[in-house]
Amino acid sequence: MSKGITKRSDDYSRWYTDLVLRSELADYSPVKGCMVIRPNGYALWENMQKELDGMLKATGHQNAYFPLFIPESFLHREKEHVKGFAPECAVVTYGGGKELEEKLVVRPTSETIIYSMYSKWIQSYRDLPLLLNQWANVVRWEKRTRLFLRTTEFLWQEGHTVHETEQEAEEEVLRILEIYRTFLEDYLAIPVLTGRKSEAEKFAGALRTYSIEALTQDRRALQAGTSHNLGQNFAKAFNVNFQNRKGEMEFAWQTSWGVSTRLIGGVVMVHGDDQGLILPPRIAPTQVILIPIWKNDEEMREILPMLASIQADLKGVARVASDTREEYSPGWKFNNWELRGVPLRIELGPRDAAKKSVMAVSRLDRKKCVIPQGEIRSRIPVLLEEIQKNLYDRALAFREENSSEVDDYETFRSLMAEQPGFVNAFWCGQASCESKVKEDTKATIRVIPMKETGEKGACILCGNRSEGRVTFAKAY
RNA sequence: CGGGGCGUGGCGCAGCCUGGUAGCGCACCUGCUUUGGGAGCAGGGGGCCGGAGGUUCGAAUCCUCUCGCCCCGACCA
Repeated sequence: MSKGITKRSDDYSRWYTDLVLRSELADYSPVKGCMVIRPNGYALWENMQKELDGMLKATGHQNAYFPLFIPESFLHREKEHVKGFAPECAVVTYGGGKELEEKLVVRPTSETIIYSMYSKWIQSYRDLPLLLNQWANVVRWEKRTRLFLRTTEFLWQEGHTVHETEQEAEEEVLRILEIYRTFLEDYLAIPVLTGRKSEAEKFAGALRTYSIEALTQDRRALQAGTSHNLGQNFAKAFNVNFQNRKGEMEFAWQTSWGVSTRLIGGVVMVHGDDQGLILPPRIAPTQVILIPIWKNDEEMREILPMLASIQADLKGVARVASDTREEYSPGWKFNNWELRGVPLRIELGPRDAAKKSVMAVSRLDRKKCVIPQGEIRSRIPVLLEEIQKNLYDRALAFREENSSEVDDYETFRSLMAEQPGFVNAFWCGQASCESKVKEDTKATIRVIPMKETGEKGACILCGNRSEGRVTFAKAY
C-alpha cells in the first residue's frame, strides 16, 4: 500500500484527490476553485496535446488564438447560449482604474467572440469550409470544483468550423467525435461510448450535441469530450453568412467541439490503483524508469556506466529516465515511480550485471521479466505496447461488467442505488420522463446510441412506445 | 446557496473541554553505517498557533466578529 493514499475501497473520492496531489499532477492554489498543474501533470497534457493536435491538423484544421475577453453583449446575442452560460461567467468591470463602458466576460467558451470574426472573414462559399481550433484556457464559475474534473479555470482545445451545408457540418461533427473516440481509446486507453445527447443535456445554443462517455472505477460516467452541431443558430446571431453557389445569401452551418484537461482526471480515475497512477505508455511523459541497485561504491562504479549505456541504447525507442539518486533506496524508488505511474521499470543490480541482463517490471501487474541486455532495444517497445493494450482491455472489461440492459423501473432504481454503471434502457423521448428518472435516481441519459439496433420497447418510466435504448448513468 | 469539517514548522496531526507562552510523525540539514520492495543510529535547523477585537496578571486554549480552504448536495466540460 502506498503511504498516504486512501484506498479506493475506503473512499474513492479521497483516493482520487490524494493521488492527484501525491503524484504531483496538480496542487490547490491560493485561488478558490483554481488549481496549479504541476510539471508531472503538465507534461501529460503536453503529450495529449501533441497527439490530438496532430490528428486535428491531419484532418485539415489550423490553430489560431482569440481573445480571453468577450464583450458582454456578444454573449446575449444567442438566446439559449446566454441562458446556459451567463450564470457561471466571471465579468471584468474595471480596467486601468476606470469602470468599463462595456463589461468584459472572461470566456467560458469562445463561440461568440470567434463568430464575430468569422462574420467578417466569410463572404463566399469559396471561403468555406473554415476549420479552426484553439488551445486556450476558459473560466466557468462552478459552484463546486474538483481537481481536473471541474475547476474554475481549465485548459482545453475548442474547434470552431463553418460549412456550406448542413450535411457537411454534420459530417464534421461526427468526424471529430470519431477522432476523440480514437484518441481516447488508442492513446489514453480509455474505452468510450459515443452518441447523441438528449435535449436536456445538449450544449447551450446547439442543434445537436454528441459526446464520448467513459466509465470510472466508481462506476460513474465521465463526459470526456463533446462535438456540437450548431446548425445556423450562431450564424444568425452573428451574421455569419455567405453567397452560395447559386448567388444567394445564406447563413453558414457551424460546429464546435472540445476536450479539456478533464482528460487527465479521466486517466487517473480509469486506470489508477491503490499504489498510484498508471499512465498509458503512449502518453506517459516517462515510459521507462531505470533504477540501479548497488551495495557499495565498487558495485556502483560497475552499474552506473552499464545503466548509462542502456539509457543511450533506448534513445529514440522510448522515453527513458534513470534514477541514480544515492539518497534513496531502491525500494523507495520502486514505490515512488509506481506512484507516478511510469508504465515500465527496469532494474539493474549486480545479479543482473553478472548475467548481462536486466529485470523489467510492468506497472500494471508488477509482472517481472528478465531481458538480455542485447535485446533491450527490441523488447522494450513491445512490452510498452503490451501494457498499453492490457490497460485498455482491462478498462473495457470493467465497463462491460458494469453495463447492463434493464427493462423494469424497480430493477433500474435499485441498480442505480447499489451497483451503478451504464444502464441501457428504453426511453420514450420525453423530457419529463428523463427528469423524473434523474430526480429518482440521480442518473441521467449519457448518450442516445448512434446506431439504431431496431429493437423497440416500452419506456422504462411511462411505458409508452420507445424507438430504442439509451444509456443512463450517474455522471461526474 | 444549504449541510458538514478544518485552519498550529514544508506536509500530516496532537494540544483547546479543565488558560501558564508549543509537541509528535514525516520531510529537511550533518555524519557514520546501509541500499534487490518505502533503511538505522547520532546530532541539528525551522512554527507564536488563519486574521482582528475582547475577557484575563497571563490566550493556540475562553468570547465576538471575520477571512480562507476541503468534503457532501443543487448548477456544470
